[in-house]
Amino acid sequence: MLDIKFARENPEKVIKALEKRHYDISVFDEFLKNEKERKTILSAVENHRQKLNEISNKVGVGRKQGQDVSELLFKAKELSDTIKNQEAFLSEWEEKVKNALLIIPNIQHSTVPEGKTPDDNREVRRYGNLPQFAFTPRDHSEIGVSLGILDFERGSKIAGARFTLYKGLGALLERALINFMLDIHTRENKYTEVLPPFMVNRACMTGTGQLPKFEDDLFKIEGWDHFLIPTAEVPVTNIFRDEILKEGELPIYYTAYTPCFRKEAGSYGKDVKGLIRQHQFNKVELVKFTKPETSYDELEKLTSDAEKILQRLDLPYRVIELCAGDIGFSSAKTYDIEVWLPGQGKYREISSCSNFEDFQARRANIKYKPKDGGKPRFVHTLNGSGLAVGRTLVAILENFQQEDGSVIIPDALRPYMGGVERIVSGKR
RNA sequence: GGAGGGUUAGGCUAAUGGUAAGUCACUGGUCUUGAAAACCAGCGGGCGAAAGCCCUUGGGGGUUCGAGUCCCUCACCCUCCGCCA
Repeated sequence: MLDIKFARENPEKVIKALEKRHYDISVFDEFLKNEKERKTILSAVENHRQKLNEISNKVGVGRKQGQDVSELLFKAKELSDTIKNQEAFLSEWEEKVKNALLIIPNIQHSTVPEGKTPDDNREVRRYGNLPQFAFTPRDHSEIGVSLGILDFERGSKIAGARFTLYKGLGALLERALINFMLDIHTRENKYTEVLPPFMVNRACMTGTGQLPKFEDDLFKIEGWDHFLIPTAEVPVTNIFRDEILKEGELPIYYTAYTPCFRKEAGSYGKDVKGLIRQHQFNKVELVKFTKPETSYDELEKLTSDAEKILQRLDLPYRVIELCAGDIGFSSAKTYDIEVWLPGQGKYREISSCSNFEDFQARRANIKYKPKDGGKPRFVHTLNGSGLAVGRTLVAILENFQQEDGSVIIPDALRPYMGGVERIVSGKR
């Protein structure tokens, strides 16, 4: 959520940011209109409240002194009714202002490239050499099925399209990746591991920006105002919702493994085959709470923390900087890490690392108290995938596939695989 | 699912229906060679140049001239019973 005061006082900056996003500017016009009306009504209400407070006090004092207060009571009653009518009107407009503000996206950082579509994203760097094959590399779903480690048909039988059953060494590989990632982030990158609830209440979803705008993308629990998390970002960022931290506690680094649940509304026909786009997938997430001054340095570090996983696994990737039109609703700046997938012959997103500045902190009300004793300020929140586990498994299958159909396990992962060096079949 | 208790500012706590008090922590100041102690001040939010005004007792609604306080309702937390990995 934007700062209401900033938005009111700097309309040109907000509009410029919306234009850079190629976003509908009318959402902001709506806000300005509502805000102006709200302030007019508010000052009228406040005037009347002041008068009523004065009269009410006189009633109290007068009663104690045994005076006749019936005339005061008559005036007060009249005023009280007027205020009630005005207040009803006021809360309508307050609601309108709030609703308008909640659907306005974040203002992007000045370094975010211009552009409208993913084609306009800027490549920042590449890592690793693309594998060369003496045969036509196969898609991960073919490899997985033929090795007997991925079962898409039975996944569908159990739960429907976009659900997958992992079996044998496939299930082990997924679990190994989770542990491998968590170990590196906790031991080397100094994140604290947390294991949060996989369901959250509405306040959490509003706090991180999924609601109110993206409710259609979420799985809601029937008969309860709870949702399945679409990413660990939601419960982990909300750990400190409505709290005031001490400056000395910052920065705070958290990492969490969770499954993620997404409806994938509007993705029909895209990535229907394989593990790329599922209703349920595993992810290890990185979340940071920082002071405003350091958040962009922390974004660079967070991105490289995620990259480290791919480097250890010898997977080639590139880092791209999302353009203003492609960046997420709540984000001020986002790097995507894309891993090379030989089966598709292209790079695919495996991590998205963002600085939200104070956009989420304001919605979730997460502050810190400065050492010098000033007023509490909003923290900056950041997060990134470190990494999407299913897609990492995809990358391993496709990059390390052999002509005989087997898959070599990267050295770094073998301790987590009980020493397995190569998957020849799903059986252990 | 059932019964009971609870929610006041950063923490803790008080308030016969009549200006939300106090305390701890924190910040600044006085004093001091420096610190501690002591003392003074500040310490929820909004508008305003300021004076000041308005709002704020978990959310929403009601009664009332006036609600932290009375009524209704919802949420969350705690204890116990039931069920349960």
